Amino acid sequence: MPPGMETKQHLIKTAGHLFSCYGFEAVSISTIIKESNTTKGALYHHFPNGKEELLLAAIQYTGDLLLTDTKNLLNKSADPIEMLFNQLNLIATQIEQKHELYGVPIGNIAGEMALKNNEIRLACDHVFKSWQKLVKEKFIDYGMSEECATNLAITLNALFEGGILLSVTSASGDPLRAIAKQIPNLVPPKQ
Amino acid sequence: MPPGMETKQHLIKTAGHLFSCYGFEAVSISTIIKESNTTKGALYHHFPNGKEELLLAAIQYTGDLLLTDTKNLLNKSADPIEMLFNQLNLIATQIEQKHELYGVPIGNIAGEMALKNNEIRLACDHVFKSWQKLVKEKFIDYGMSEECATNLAITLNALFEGGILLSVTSASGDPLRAIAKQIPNLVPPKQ
DNA sequence: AAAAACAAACCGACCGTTCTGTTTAAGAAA
DNA sequence: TTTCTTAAACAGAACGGTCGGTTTGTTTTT
Repeated sequence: MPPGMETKQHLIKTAGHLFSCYGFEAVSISTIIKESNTTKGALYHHFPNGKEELLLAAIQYTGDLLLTDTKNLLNKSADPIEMLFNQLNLIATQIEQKHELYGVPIGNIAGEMALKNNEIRLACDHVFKSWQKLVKEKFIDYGMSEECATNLAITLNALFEGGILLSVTSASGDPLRAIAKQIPNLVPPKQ
Repeated sequence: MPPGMETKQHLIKTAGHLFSCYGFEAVSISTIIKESNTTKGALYHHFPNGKEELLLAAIQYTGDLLLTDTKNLLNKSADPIEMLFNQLNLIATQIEQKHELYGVPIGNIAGEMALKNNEIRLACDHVFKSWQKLVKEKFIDYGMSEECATNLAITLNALFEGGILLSVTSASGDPLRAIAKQIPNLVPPKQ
């Protein structure tokens, strides 16, 4: 890695974590540089457009992680529904154990920023749509019609985002587990 | 209404609208008093604990509106699934027309505040759980088992919240409409 | 007159950003 | 190898502005 790039990467990781946990407005530049052991000089050197440019980088980084992870899990698993079922239960226990989200959610940021900043909105939208595309193609491989697979992918995306929200709000993994139980009903049984 | 109470109500409505659109941290006291044509004196007279107390009142007010509305619609409609289907499509067009949310969503606030403020988290949780209870009881009336109805209500709650998030992020009602189409699949056909 | 409701000036703290100065690394010239 | 040059990579003080909150004063109502 070129010199200085690990500083940049470290800033992106730290900011991404803070942003997705506490929101964009709630996290100050001072907090970011304190948490990442850097300085304002370094931050504004790598991100001349400041906080917003850093958020954009963090969304793309977090999105890439999520998509790579999802792709691997979908390829590894024989049944996509089983894989998504397991993922929901995994996130459920993660929320209970850590009392905070790790890596996954750009949902909070999307909700906070979509109406305020179109560039950020589009970046979040791209992550959501990419995730949906992955899942949709897997269901098409499974013999589902294109229209059904599209609707199902969107619905599953909403279930994940909504489920995480309910679980965080109730400080319990139970909502996510209840949702996981409902997932098989969404898919016509394969013969 | 006692004198001064309409000032208080107006503050709650305005703040609630601003908070759910832009988030808690993003809305300043100055903005709230400007938008509601009041003053800081009036605000801190009615809400001595400031911004946070105002948010709490706004959550309860918005929640009450949502619950009353949902209760009426559920009682009016013969089929709860049909009613929820219609609601999703209604929100879809609302998002497309106004480019902003109206009244409905405490979802954004819940996501932003759940990890930061336990009192706010509990207030949001209470709204979610109350909505779920309404829907659940309607499904039990329809002959569904308690366990099924509970899981279904949670799932529907997640679908609404997640669907609104996806629609706002994509600036389109399509995600919500796709989800609406999937809803009938969640319920075993009634004989 | 007394109490409630409101208005406006004001406060220290913190915000995101800019600025200037220093360090570090790397390549060219000798 | 040594020295000189240059630009990137930082460091951190300082800035104007706004924040949430308080205080003080003025109406209005009872």
